[in-house]
Amino acid sequence: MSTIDSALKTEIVKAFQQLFDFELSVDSFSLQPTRKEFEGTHTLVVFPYLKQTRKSPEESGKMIGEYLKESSDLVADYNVVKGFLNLSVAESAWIGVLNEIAQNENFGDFPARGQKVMVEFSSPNTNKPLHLGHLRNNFLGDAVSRILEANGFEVMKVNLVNDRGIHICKSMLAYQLFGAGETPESSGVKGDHLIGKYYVRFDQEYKREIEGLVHQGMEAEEAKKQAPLMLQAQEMLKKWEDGDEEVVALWKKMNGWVFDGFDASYQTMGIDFDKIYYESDTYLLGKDIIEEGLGSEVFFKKEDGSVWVDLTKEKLDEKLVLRGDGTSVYITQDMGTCDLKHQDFPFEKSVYVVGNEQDYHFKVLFSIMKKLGRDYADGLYHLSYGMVDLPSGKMKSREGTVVDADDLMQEMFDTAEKQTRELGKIEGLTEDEAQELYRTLGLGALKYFLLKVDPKKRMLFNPQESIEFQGNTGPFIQYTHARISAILRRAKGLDVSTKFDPAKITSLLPKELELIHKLTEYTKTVDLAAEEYSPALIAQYVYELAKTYNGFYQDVPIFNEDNKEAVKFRVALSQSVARLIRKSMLLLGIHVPERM
RNA sequence: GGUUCCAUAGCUCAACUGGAUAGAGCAACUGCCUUCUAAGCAGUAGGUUCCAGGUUCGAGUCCUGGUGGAAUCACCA
Repeated sequence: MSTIDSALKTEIVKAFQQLFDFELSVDSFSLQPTRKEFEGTHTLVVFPYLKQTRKSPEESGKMIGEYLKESSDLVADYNVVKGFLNLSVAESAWIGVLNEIAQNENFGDFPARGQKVMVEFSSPNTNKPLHLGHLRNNFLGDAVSRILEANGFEVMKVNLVNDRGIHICKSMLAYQLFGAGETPESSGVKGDHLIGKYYVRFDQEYKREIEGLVHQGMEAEEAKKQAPLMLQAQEMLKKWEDGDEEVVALWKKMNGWVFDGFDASYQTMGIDFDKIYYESDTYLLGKDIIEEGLGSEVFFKKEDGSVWVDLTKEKLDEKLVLRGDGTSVYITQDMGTCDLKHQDFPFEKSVYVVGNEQDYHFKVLFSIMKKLGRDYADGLYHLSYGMVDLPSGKMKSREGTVVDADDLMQEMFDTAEKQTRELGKIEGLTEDEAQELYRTLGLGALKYFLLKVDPKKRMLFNPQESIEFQGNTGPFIQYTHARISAILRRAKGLDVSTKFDPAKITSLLPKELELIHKLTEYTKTVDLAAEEYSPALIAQYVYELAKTYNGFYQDVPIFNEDNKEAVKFRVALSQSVARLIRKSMLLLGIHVPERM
C-alpha cells in the first residue's frame, strides 16, 4: 500500500469516529481507483456503511468528503456520485511522494522478514528436450522466486530432476538397439535432442510390435504388455535398480548428454537453481514414513501387504502409498522428498510449480503430510498452472506436436533481429551489442507473453501470431525504458539534475499526476503478486506504467520548457518510471535495454 | 459415471476479490514524425460476460440447475 493510500484510510477512519461515532477498522475496507470519467483518484464506496451513517448515500458521502477536505491537507477536493465518494489528493502530496521515490534508489524494496521459502520448478524428465510447456513452468518458477525474494523472503530455488524410471529406459533401450554408437559430438545434435530422438524411436518401434501382435490375434491390452520392447525396457529398469554395471554406465553416459543439453537451454533462458535434486537419489525415500504412518495409524495395511491411507473424509478416497511387494509408488518418494527438503532448508513455505493435471496428487500429498503431523504442512503450496495449448490442441511429445523450447527461443531471437534491422535501429551498435539486444528482446517477448496470463488459466499459443512486438508485449515495455534512457542521457549531457525542489513545483499536469499515481502502486502490486503467486499482476502493472508514461511523453515536453524546475521535475519523474520499469521487469526475469 | 477447473469483443487476455457506463492488445478503419526514439500517441467500430433462475442497495464475480470444454479418478510418473 502506498503512503497516500494508508494516509487517506487513516483520515477516513477518523472521519467515521468524529461524524458517526463508529470505529471503522483500517483493514476492513479498501479504496478503489476512481474511474476515468470522474474527478479524483481514490474512491470510497459508502453503501456498506449506511447503517452507521443513518443518512442517504449521497449525504453520507458529502459529510465524509467535507470532513476530509476541512480536516486534512491531503484531500484537496471531493465529489459524490450516487454512493461513491471520489477524492482528489492535493498536488503537493503527489509532488512530495515523487520526491521520496526519486531520491530513494531502494523505493519499493521490502525488509527481510526472516522467513524461508523453497520454490521447486522445472523438474524435467531426462528422456526428451524441453518444450513450450516447460518454458511456462520455468518462467513462472523463476519469476515467483524473484517476487518472493523482493517481498523479503529468503528463497531457495530447487529443481527435482526425474532422471530414472521406465521412460528413461525406453530411450536407453532404443539407443542401444538403433543408436549405432551415435553421440552428440558425432551427430552434431544437442544431447537432450539426441535422447529425445530415441524416445520417439522407441515409441514407433513399440507401436509396430503391438500392431504385429494384434494382427496375430492378441488383444490390444495384452499386446501392450507382451511387446518384446516393453519387456526389455522393464528388464533394463530392474537391472538399473540392481546396479548392473553396463546399464548404469549407459544411463550415466546418456544422462550426461541430456544434462549438458539442459544446461545450455537454462543458460539461454537465463534461469538457474540453488540446488538440484535427482530422483535417482530420492526414489527410495519415504519407506520409513510408511512405517511411521502405520505406527501412528495414519496408514493401514491390506491383506496383500499393500499400504493405504484413508482420505475419504477429505473427499479424496483411499490412496495407495506402498505396493504389496513393498516397492514405492510416486507418492511414497514425494513424502520422503518433502521431509528431505524441509531438513535441507527449514522453510515456512514450500511452493511446487507443477501443472494443474496434478491437482489431485498434491491435495493427497499435502493431506497426508498434515495427517502425519508435519508442522510445516500448512506452508505447502501447489502453484497449479494451466497447460499451454496450440491451435491444433494439446501438445503431445510422442506425437511430435510439440513446440521445442530451443527452437522457439531461436525463432524469437531471429524475429527480434529482423524487426530491429527493419526499423533501422542497429546504428551505433557493435555486432556484440546487437546480438545481445536481439536476445534481450526475443527472450523478453517470450517471457512476457507467457507470464502476462494468470498462471492458473490454460492459455493458447499460436506460433504464427502469438509473439508480437507491438502493444501489450515485452518489447513495448522495453522500448519505453530505452526511450526514457535516451531522455536521461540527454539530461546528463545538459547537466540537468534530478534533484528538484518540491516547494517550487506549484502545479501538476493531469498526465504527471496520473504517472505519479501509477508509481505509488508498485509496492502493493509486488505485495499482492507474492500473496497470489502471480507474476501476471506484475506484468499488467508494468504495462500500465509504460503505457501511462508514453501518454505523458507524447503530451508533455521535457526539455522544451522554460521553467527550469519543471524540467528537473520531469526528468526525475522519468527516471523514477525507468527505475520501476526495470525493477518490475526484473521480477519477471526480463532485462531492459538502454537503447533499441 | 464421481470429483475438480474453465466459459468475457472476430482472436488473445484484463476487470484491484461484490461496486459506477465490463477494459487493453491484435486484426479493421481514421488522424499524428521539420521538435526529447512512430517497437509510439490519439480516435472510430466491435458485448445478451454460455443459458435459466436465485441472493441484495448493487452480480462477469456468490448460490442452484442446465449446456459446452478440459483435467483427474493406475499397485504410471
